[in-house]
Amino acid sequence: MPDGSRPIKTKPANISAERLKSFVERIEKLEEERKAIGGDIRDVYSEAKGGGFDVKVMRKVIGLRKMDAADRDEQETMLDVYKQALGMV
Amino acid sequence: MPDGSRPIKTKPANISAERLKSFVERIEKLEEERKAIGGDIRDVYSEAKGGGFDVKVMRKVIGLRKMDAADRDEQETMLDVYKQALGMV
Amino acid sequence: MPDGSRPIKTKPANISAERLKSFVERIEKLEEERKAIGGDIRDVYSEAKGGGFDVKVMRKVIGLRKMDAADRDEQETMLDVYKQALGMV
Amino acid sequence: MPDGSRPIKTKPANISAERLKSFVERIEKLEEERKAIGGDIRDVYSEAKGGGFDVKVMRKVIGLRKMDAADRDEQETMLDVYKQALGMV
DNA sequence: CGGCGCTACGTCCGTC
DNA sequence: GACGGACGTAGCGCCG
Repeated sequence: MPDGSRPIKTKPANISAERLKSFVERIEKLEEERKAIGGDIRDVYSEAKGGGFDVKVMRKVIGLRKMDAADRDEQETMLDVYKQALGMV
Repeated sequence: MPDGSRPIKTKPANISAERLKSFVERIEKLEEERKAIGGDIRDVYSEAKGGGFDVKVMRKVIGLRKMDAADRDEQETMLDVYKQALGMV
Repeated sequence: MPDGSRPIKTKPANISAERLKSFVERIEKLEEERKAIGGDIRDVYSEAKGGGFDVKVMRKVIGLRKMDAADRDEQETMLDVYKQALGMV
Repeated sequence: MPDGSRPIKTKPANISAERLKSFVERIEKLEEERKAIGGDIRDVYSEAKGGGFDVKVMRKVIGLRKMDAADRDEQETMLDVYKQALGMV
């Protein structure tokens, strides 16, 4: 391979480094935001607790509401599965 | 039972229910936002993957950037010690 | 630090190496067993499939049975939580 | 019910139900065993932790033992490349 | 190879 | 402040 071709190769590498850096930074920024929201959630629980509510029960209730939604989804997918199994495309 | 007592008792209960509902909804809203950001993060990883980057390695690097240098050394040292103890030269 | 103290330190290290090795080997053995059971499970599915059963539906059904059990547990813990919340220790 | 007609139709269905039930139960039993072993593994880790070992590092070492040397080098090389690209000398 | 279900890991919370 | 418990999220192996 002739010498002249090397620089041609190094540039894509730099570009990749640039792009990698860009991806990583975008992700890190998003993770920060997500973490911040976690802090907000904690604050709301604290506020509720200060207002005399039982945090444990609140968590449980919120969890239940999620599970109910999940159950509904599950039922739908089950329906699909059974329909498929019965050839009701 | 005198007239005055009932309202005094029922009203605080309603207020509590209102406030509880408010807290729960605020939390659920925040959790949705957090989940959405998780989706964004996944999208960025997908985009990077499409650009030829190795997602697994990216995650590892991002993890390393979160640790400070001391912790990193600590971990590596421990790992070496354990490897030696197990004859994994 | 006087020279004499070093050997005192090296011996526990060796003992630790022994113990570490022991722990690691126990874990690896257990993981092998677990993996083997995974193979058995796969075999049963294969057998069922050979007998004309729909594996996907079977998995779904088994998953459902797990969820039902989980729901039952959840209800019990909810009951406990509410009892606690209401001071019905 | 007369002996002749009904059993011819009901019996195969019952047999299938029987067999399906059998398969499902075998699988569920195996899954229980697998889960139990998972518990045993956790116990060993706990015991090791109680003996002063670092569980996280232990997991890492056990993971490394699962990979062969080539894979290990591969991963480390990739990691170095990405670290360099991000200026994490 | 892409989805999915399970497992494992990190995090947060209450406890001692 | 170390510990265990609960929860959500990420990684992994299986399947189609």
